[in-house]
Amino acid sequence: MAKKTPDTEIKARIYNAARRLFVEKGYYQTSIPDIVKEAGVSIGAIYHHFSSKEDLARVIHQDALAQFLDRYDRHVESVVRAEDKVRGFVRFMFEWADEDLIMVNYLLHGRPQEILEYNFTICSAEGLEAVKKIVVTGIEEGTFKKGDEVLMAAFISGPIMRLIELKTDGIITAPLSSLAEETAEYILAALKA
Amino acid sequence: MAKKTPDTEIKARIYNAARRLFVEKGYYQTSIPDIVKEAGVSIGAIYHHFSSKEDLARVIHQDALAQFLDRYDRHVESVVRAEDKVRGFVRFMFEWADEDLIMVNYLLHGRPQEILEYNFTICSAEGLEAVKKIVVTGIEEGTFKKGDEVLMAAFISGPIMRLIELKTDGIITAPLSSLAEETAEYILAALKA
Amino acid sequence: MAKKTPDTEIKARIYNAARRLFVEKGYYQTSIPDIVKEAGVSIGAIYHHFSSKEDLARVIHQDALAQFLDRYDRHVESVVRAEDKVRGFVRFMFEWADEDLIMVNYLLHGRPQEILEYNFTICSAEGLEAVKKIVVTGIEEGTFKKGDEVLMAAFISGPIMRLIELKTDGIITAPLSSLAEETAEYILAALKA
Amino acid sequence: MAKKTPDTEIKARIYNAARRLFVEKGYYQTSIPDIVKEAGVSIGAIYHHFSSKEDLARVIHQDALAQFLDRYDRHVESVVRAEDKVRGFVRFMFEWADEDLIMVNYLLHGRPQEILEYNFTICSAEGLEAVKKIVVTGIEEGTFKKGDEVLMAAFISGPIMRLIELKTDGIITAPLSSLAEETAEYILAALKA
DNA sequence: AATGAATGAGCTTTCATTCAT
DNA sequence: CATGAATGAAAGCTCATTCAT
Repeated sequence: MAKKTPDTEIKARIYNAARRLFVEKGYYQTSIPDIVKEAGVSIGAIYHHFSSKEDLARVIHQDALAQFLDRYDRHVESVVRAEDKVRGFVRFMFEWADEDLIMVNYLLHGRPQEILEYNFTICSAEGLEAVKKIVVTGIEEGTFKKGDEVLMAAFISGPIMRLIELKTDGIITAPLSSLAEETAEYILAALKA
Repeated sequence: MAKKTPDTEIKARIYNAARRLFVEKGYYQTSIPDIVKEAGVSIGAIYHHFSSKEDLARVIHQDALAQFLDRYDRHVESVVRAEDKVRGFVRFMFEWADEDLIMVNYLLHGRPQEILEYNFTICSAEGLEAVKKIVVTGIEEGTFKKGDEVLMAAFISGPIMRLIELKTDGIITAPLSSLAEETAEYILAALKA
Repeated sequence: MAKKTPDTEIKARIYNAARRLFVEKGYYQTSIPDIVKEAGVSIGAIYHHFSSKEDLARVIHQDALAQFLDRYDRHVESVVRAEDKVRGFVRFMFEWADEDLIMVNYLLHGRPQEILEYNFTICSAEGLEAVKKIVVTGIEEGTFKKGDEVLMAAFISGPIMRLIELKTDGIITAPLSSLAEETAEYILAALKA
Repeated sequence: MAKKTPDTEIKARIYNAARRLFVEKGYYQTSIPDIVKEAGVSIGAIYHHFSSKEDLARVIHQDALAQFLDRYDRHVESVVRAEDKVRGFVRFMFEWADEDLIMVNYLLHGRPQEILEYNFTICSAEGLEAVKKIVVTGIEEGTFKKGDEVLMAAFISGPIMRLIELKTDGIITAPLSSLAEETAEYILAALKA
């Protein structure tokens, strides 16, 4: 149940083709004709369902973001202890990547720069905030050392993103979720008081 | 002494303008007219000094790579203990980023996909190998825990790359080198037996 | 019924403008903007209907060739006596030139060198063969002298091509077909035993 | 002594490289960089010796034309009987082609259209005149039939040009001069009363 | 809803030519 | 004499987008 199901079959074909191509080749390297070929639809169909190429990217991005926030709420926000927040964060990101690697990559890398500006992304300053909140909780709890919060946050998001990249590049072949516990323990080893 | 000094003044202007724009806007989003404006040269001058836009990207990439390998040799290869390799790696990457953030970003993100194929990059499988060798040394020494080498390598490169990104985005304003010791200690805390 | 009628009006405008310009100025001296002006269409329209400038030239060439072969079949192949083959050949070339001088010139001179390679042309070795077959027939029949076949073939195609050139340059103003009988008789006078 | 010998060695290298390339690839398809490579000289050297690319073509053309006119004078003008004029014409064209095929082709096909306008060429109206004069002489003498002079002229220049083309394309491998007598006899057979 | 013909700005690259050295 | 760095107009082609059907 990873993907939002768009209203019509054709819309779904466009959506999925675009998502895949944006991640594989990059937003700017993907042309409308590319999407036409990949989705097997007409140019007109694309512009009937989406107002522009950028809009298409934005809709996908918003879906990806909504999924991220939903999972973040369930696995991080609603959890009390910082250690469990870290475990939850790692676990949901890896499970999500196993379910829908394209969507996770879309959130990390697949959209045009223009979208970055008016949207939260896990790579952006706002994305950092989400992770920083975990760090702050841990420090307040006394579980984590006192240290530079930004630097500490980089020890949560950095390895997670790097491992998702390695999975994407085919260097890691096992399901990422099988590495979740070990990854969380390394992060905690780095951060714990 | 970060930048290679190309032979002529105009060639240097082209080289530096291209480097900056490729990093800021991305290779594909940077047009030759953009470089013309930024460098204050003519189209013809660019094609006089470089055989194509891709060649320009390749030359920059090779310089960046040569610098990386040189620094890697001096701060990692020529050092014996795994702990010192980690410290050396963090320190040289952060010092390099402070000296020439554009070049470091170029190596990490600035080149066209086409170049990836026939070249080592720190993001690629080959780049991973360099980092994995540090991990292997540490395990053999008995300094590091026994664990998945790829995962452990992600705890070296992941936070480093993430912190360079945060510096690039202006979220970190202090010199990265002032964070080097602390960063290295976190990495070691994560990996040590 | 000289020209093939392409499917759409715009495609036909492109086709005819290109044909005319390729013959008048030469393939390489005709730019896409020239065709745009001459045909009164947009650049995009050209590339919508033809995949490249060379493709446009190739399509025209294939039409010209198909017409040549059709006429050759009807006026030369299906005729028995060598004398009548010569008369048929001269007549159909001159009638064709009167009907559609541009197309005949296109076949003779109007295409880029690249097309020459994978196609029969009246100027090429293969084109020569068609004419040589007439000569061989005449010799076997005993109507023509025994002589160098290539040289004799040059007495059929050489004057025909030269007269079409003179018509094209406006030096000959009368319809070429009015010269067909006389031309054929000169050729036969040269070749007959 | 077919070629004019330009003053300096470098000028000669440019001249010969240009001549060869203009014939092989066509004037417009030959770039100054092509000539630079072929001749092994600098761009500056070309512009030192010739004022422009077109000037280079014009100088070559004028040499070719001067040679043509000289040979025409010696083998056609200075000869009395029409039959001998034809024989002389064929012989000198074929001998010239055997000596310097590139130069003959240059006269026939190798120059830019711009030059055509203010110069005599064997293909042009003026070139036709030279050949027509032979025909007129023959008719006045009573040696040739009475007929359309232009048409009859096409029986002199057409086969000659066609045979030179066939030699250039490598279809004829024997020296053209070995075909001169036979060719002249065919022409005379076509034209004689 | 769906199609694809048509548009034209903008891209990378080539090339004849100039001129300081 | 000779060089080649520098110029910029113009080339072939791509692509997001519009709109009549």
